[in-house]
Amino acid sequence: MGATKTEHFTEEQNELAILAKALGHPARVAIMEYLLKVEACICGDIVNELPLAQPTVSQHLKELKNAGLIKGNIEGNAICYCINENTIAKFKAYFEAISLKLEKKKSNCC
Amino acid sequence: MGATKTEHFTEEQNELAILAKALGHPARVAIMEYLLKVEACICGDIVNELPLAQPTVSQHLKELKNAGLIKGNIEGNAICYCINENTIAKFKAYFEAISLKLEKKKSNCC
DNA sequence: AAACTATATTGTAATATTGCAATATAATTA
DNA sequence: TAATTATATTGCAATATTACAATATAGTTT
Repeated sequence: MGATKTEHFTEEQNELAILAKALGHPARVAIMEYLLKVEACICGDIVNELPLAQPTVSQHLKELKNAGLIKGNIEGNAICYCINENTIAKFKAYFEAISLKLEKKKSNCC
Repeated sequence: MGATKTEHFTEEQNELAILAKALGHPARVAIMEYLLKVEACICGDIVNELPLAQPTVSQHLKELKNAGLIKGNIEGNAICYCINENTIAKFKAYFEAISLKLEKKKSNCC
């Protein structure tokens, strides 16, 4: 044991968990915020921005990309990463839906 | 090496990462959705709902609680868990802010 | 109080993540 | 084409997470 029992949960639950997990590291939050801040979708200076070595950043970028939080475009020598708006929209919709349900409920006892 | 370099990131980045990480497991997503679905904030039948053993569920509940996603109230013999609306609101606000910034930007190249 | 019920904690094995040095790959420039 | 630049991959050590059996804790009922 030790591996997540993915097969016991719904596809939606696994999908959201994958997204959330990808955001579940401060370096990856920092990457997202940097991509958001920077004007054009600039590429490799993410490495300079972060307090981590290049291979580590590369790995974090890969995880964000695998989860669908960012997209990457090869641009000559460099690679241009930027935020995947669709995924942000998904996240946003999810929490808005929860908020709405919570408001309707109002039976919170804790 | 192997431990997250928390001290190199901002408090906000770490905070969001902790929240996201807590949601980054399908069992914990399932728990949140169950707490949302159920009428009163019912307690220990979470264990019956999930395909995991009681200690495992207890551990997941603890993580959700530590992150601030749920609250727990002792109620005689049982414990009553329910969703922490404040944290959901935080999440929601975060993604709404990102969405807004993305819309203003519209310079996505990927 | 003894038995029961509900939940938490401990200990431990299996697996996953984090971080980086070293190295590989691939486009670019000299 | 050799050197340079930008990024990815590999390999590995340190650490964290996941899952659960066994056990502990604490309230409840008999």
